[in-house]
Amino acid sequence: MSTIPAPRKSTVRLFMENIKDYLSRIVGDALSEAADIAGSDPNVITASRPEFGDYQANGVMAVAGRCCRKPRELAEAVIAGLRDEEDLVASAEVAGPGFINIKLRDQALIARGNGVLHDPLSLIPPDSQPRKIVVDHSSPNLAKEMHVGHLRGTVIGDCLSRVLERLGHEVIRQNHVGDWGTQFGMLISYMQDLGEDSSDLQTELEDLETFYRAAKDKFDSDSAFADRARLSVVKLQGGDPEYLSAWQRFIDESSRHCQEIYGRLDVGLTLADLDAESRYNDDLEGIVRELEEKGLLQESDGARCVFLPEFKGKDGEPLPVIVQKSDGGYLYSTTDLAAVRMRSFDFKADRSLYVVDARQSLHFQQVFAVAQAAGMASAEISLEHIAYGTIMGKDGRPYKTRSGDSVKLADLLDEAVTRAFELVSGKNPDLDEDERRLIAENVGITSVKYADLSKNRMSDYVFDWSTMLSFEGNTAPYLLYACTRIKSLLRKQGDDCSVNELTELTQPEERALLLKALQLPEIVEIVARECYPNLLCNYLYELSGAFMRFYEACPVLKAEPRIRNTRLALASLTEQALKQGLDLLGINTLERM
RNA sequence: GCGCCCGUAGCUCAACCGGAUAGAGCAUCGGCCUUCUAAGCCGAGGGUUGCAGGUUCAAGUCCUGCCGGGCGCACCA
Repeated sequence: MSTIPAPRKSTVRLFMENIKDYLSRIVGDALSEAADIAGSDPNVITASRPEFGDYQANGVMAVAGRCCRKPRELAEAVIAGLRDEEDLVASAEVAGPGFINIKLRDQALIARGNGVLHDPLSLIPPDSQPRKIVVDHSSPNLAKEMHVGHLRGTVIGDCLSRVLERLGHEVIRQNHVGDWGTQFGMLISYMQDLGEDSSDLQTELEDLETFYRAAKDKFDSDSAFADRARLSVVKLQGGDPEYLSAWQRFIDESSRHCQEIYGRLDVGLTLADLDAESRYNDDLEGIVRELEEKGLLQESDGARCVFLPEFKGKDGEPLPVIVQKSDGGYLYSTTDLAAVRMRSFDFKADRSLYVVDARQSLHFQQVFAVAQAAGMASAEISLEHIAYGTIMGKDGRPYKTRSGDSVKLADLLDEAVTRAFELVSGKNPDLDEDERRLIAENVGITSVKYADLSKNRMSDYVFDWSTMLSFEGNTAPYLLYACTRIKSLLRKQGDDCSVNELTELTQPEERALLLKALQLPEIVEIVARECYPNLLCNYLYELSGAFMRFYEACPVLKAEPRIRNTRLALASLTEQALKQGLDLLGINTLERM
């Protein structure tokens, strides 16, 4: 990273409140006063159209309705009562039925910009109320290889973790992998049949998907094997050392595979974040006992269940949450209750986010409700299912290849990198091959991540190789390309120019870019609260667009010195916003591409 | 049957607790490289936001009812 010289003036200020929060506060105060209603919401948003100014306050009309005032009159009173201690507002005007359109002073924007150049990390100030937050994400089943279905939860959870950490929260990542289900009996027996020390086994474990399928085929076709497999589960869960060690061998192999994928994806999950189902094995009996002691447990058809009035099944019958099967086995819900308890009382988390497929929303509603009813979660903890939609095929069904198997995540990434290498080799043949390979690895993988992160997480989306691996338009390469253009400028600026300070704005493209760059913290705040990474993607795409337009319209290196300095400073400010924003998405910038 | 989610341009998606004339990308057509990386920029066409009501100064957004799609609903995770 290039070091950024501090501005010469000693008057640099740092701003701990972003522009939107600042305006919300001063307009809100003025509105509350003018309407004599404490805590009135000014509803300040960025202007919906440029001719309205930079920001607009939409809240006056609603408040006017409540206090029986004419909206435009009230808006005038609000403007008259503004106490703008930062001197940020150039003009505030009433428009239409009672909007307040706000235009900001160039010099105030410049002051904020220089503050960021002086201390780049001040661009995203920490949250004033740091919390402890669990982010449960990725959570693959270790019996099989990771497939495209695991992409969303992995990258969305990683992004949210990064955003929350950046805001100063203590984030506890948890990877709730499936490692304890009945399938593991089958896999253990299959391993034993191959001979645990044989080289065959080692080779077969190289490809978990094939291994799983082979075991499954045997399970389906060989009833003696199936019996042994079922026995293996019992032995395993009963703690038989021989079975445990076979199981451990498999889990290690599978975890290693996951870590490989995480490494390629540049996802922060480590083995230390593993929160496997098996971890809770010894707690499950206690969970059931506790439910019984609290009088919440009922027996139904031999299974032990919790019935809550708010859940109804088919025909309006009460719907149970089964915590223990009639054969004595425990279930997903039981494990999740144990996990809630740990997160709430051992970790003492303020929020616990579950980044999990939307199809499990009923399950989480039930687990959260039972946990609250049974006191397994404190009253304060916020339990949130961060649901995401399914990746669909062209046929509108959940994505599968023709053979019926899901596409391996590793294969998708390989394909992305291959295509990126072809592209970079075509675009920039002068770079040596090693660098082209590094660029391709970055571009290919980040394109896949970005393609997912940039979509609203609630929607199902159709998987399509060409959009997933597109390198034009609203894609990771567009953002990376903006960065390389900036870096190229900064490389070429030479040593003669060490001043890194904004002085005056002469072109509208400069102003638009500066304002946009300063808005990063506003978006980060929303993402932390609402957990929608696509908002950050949209913002970064707009920021890059603002830079591209600036780049086309405003020559930098050839401009006269004063303007050149400001434009270079603007470029490095933009670089900071892009770099820091991309870092929150888990994307590293490139020097050239 | 009940519940959750979704329905926006030919395709894939946006639209910040309801805000002014619904925005991008891809695809199509047309312009811009002897000047800082053309993975770029500028422009054109393309919409009754599934349908019908309702609430509101204001509805893609909230409410009701239909239509269409996805998912879930007792011992899998």
